[in-house]
Amino acid sequence: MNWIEGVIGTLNKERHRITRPRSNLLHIIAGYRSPFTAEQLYADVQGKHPSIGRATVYRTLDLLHSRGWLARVHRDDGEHAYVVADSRHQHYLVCKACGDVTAFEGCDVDSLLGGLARRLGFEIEGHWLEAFGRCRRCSHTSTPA
Amino acid sequence: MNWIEGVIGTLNKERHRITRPRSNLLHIIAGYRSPFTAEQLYADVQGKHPSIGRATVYRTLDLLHSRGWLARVHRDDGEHAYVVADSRHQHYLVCKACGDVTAFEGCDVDSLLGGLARRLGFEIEGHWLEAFGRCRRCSHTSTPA
DNA sequence: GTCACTGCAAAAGGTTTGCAACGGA
DNA sequence: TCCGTTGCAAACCTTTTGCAGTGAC
Repeated sequence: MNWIEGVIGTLNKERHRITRPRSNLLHIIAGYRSPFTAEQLYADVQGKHPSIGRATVYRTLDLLHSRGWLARVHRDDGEHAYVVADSRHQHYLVCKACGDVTAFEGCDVDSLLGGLARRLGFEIEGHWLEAFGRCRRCSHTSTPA
Repeated sequence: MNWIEGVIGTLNKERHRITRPRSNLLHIIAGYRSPFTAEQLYADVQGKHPSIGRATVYRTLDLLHSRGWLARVHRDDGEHAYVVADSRHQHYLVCKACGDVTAFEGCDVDSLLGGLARRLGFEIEGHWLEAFGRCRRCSHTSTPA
């Protein structure tokens, strides 16, 4: 629940309002353990709170993403999905079988890119790294866990 | 022009046809020096060959991408763009100022991810790495080169 | 001549926007 | 009360699809 508290703190600080639809969305989002798309969230929301509109879902995702509370994950097909994020810089291992996401830091990529950048005279401002594969459970079974 | 020849060779081998619209598209694509979107390509095509339809543009991009002749680049906003690619595995440095793309191989990321994967029991099948920043020219000027 | 390819138009997604009403602070 | 937020519906934008006609081989 720490994530939710963090988000609410931020919103308060910025004079945003903690409305009921917003709060409902936050709780559903906090419950996800894999990346989710906007439409998926909308569908889930409809189940519990049918009165919440599609626009609210999109606007909320936008808000959370712009504040760094959600990270975008690029799916194979280019569709964008979101994952709950803390504010540190992270990368993701995405399991193709079960959809599970493992985040990792310890970003040695920085030094890798650093050397490269020096060589090319490129000034790096940010990067995106994501790996796809099968998580421990799924690599031991033929079907998703 | 090497890229075009390569593409045509592949298409021939696979019993695809080198039609006039296809050929026109190839030439325009080969001329790009930055990532381009489908709509951008369509617009450019319209200028020179107004009779070519949107569907053909999308279908051609799809074909080229599926054969590895075009690589997808994720833009900041999540929009997908394409860059001319050869068949090796590559990563890209994308200049935010001028849009220039520098590809690099020497993928030390593999070893980095390898260690990580072992630790987590994750079986990696592929990864995506992309860096954003300013290229040599643009980091020396305030305006895009 | 065959069949991959084409343009068109319509449909299908996914996302954004305008607006009047609503309701947190 | 004030103004950020909401739901709705319509608009938008990008991409896909069905189909009859076309043209590369």
